[in-house]
Amino acid sequence: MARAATTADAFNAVAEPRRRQILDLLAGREQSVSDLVAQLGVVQPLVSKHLRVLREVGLVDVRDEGRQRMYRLNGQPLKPIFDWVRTYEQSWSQRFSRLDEVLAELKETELREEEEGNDGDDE
Amino acid sequence: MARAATTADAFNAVAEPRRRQILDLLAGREQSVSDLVAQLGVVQPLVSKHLRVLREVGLVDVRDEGRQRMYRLNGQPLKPIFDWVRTYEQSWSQRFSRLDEVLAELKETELREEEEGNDGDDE
DNA sequence: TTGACGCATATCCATATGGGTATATGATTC
DNA sequence: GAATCATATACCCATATGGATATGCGTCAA
Repeated sequence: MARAATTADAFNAVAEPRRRQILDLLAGREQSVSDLVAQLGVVQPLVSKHLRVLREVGLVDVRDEGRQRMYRLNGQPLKPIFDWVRTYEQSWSQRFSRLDEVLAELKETELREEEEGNDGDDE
Repeated sequence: MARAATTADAFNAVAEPRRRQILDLLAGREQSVSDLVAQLGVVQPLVSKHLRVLREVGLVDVRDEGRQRMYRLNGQPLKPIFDWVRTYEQSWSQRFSRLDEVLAELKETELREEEEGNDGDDE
């Protein structure tokens, strides 16, 4: 089996920087494909491809307007990501388990000398 | 160019369900590779591979203990994901822009008749 | 009707997977 | 030192990319 399809879920869809960029642009306002092409500075087919992925996971909605297609953001599918990541918030914002982390590193340093780049001691 | 490497950043690393599962397991407590293998029910080399990816993006730290390698969670690299997704929170939790969304759909329905599967009218 | 515009798709390519099996490397025990 | 345990790597494969170019197709203007 290869890697999961980018259309498998929002996690895979937003793993691509360009797609996050598109969502960021759409967060401001509804935009046509050519609008996005102009701002992204990449060829149109590529933008269409990314938009297709975003559409398939439901992150954008489309609306026909003449010969243009207006894309609109739909953040709903991002909620699962938010919910998942959220549970780890304490692991970076608080000093929980910071103690044994330091202890473990000390113990390691005792045995072998390595550079750990351990900076930023939060008060 | 192909898809970005899974080791490119946390976004790509956690796009894989199995890796999120591993992080979830490590969230509870430090674990050895064989501990993870037992709980995940997959072959050991695969777990080691996933752990390598997680290590490369800094999501886990390792500590040698005899012939075992204890892996520990490090949520830090998840913060960028949290920060990014967070900016979209209103797009799913509030009813902002819900109005023109409905209007747009109505307008579309006027012109062409399609099944939109539009359910769940919030409160 | 003809032509230009706006987008989506079809191909083609190089690359990086996730999964499996076999094997190398290290540490521990006998 | 030999045997064993715990992990990491090396390969193999099928698959799905992101990017680029060429082309199809519906819409609007002349």
